Amino acid sequence: MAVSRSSSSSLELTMSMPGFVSSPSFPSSGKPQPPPPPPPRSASFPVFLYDILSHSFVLVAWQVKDLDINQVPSGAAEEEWISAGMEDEEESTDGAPPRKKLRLSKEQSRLLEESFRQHHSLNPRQKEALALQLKLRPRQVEVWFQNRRARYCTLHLYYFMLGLGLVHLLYSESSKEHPANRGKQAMALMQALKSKLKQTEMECEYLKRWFGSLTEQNRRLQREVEELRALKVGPPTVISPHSCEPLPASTLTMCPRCERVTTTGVDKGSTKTTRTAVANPTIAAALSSENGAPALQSRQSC
DNA sequence: AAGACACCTGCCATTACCTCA
DNA sequence: AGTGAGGTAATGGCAGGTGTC
Repeated sequence: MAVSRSSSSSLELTMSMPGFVSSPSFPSSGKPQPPPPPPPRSASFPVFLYDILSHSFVLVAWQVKDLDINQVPSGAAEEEWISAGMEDEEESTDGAPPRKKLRLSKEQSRLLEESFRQHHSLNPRQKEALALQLKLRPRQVEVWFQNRRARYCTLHLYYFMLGLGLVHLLYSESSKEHPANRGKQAMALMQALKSKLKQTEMECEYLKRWFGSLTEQNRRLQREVEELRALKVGPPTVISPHSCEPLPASTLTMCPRCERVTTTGVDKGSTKTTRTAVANPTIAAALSSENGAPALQSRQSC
């Protein structure tokens, strides 16, 4: 992001942000383009902030509608949503098929939002399962998450701009001239920021609980592994490739994500990784479920 | 060990469809 | 009924990571 003074009373702001969807889009030709339109007026958008942004900042793009970051479409239109999914795939016979616009049902949206709250990206297994549950194609679920991530980033940019607006408000010349207005406007901005803070706190609380349950599960699985080692019931004996001796069980560690057993510290610190089958169904199930870990991608390696 | 290749996935910019005022 | 704006599902291209040969 770059902020530069273009005149004595205005700032020019350019900003690039991952996932930020520019709309309307500008042609990439070299010709100078007219300035982009100011942010839209909406019920949830403070008018004074609109004025601040309109007059003081030139935004690269703006596409924000509501403060609620996990907003589900509501109102009369919601009732009219039609369900369309895998059964809505007929193609016209003449040339290219007409591009049909899927409208997700209320229930589909709800489940997708719920899933998004748990994790912002899906591994292939989760995607398949969700698609099956929603009667959609996996690709549609994938696209929904991509678009949702973009909206999520856009909304966070909005909150960032709110904060920026507050700073500008407090230090701008015009607000110094009208301190009474400044107070009111600052209160409204603070209200919006407090609402965001509250939501962030709730998200934090949720993540804490999730982390706690994962820690507990990890502890339980480690206990189980220890018990299995103690019992020595048909453990897969790992032979050292160098000494041809069985490796002691205590030198084995298993990565819960990639299901690899790593042996360490035996052959003068060498490390060898072996993919193994998981015999214990409980452990196998626990490992395979991955517990919906957010932002962990299946192609990541350890 | 290094490089070429295929495959998968996410991101981005954009398009196209749909709804609503 | 026509129209423009806004929302969003969908598309296509690109880049990066990974596995295989």
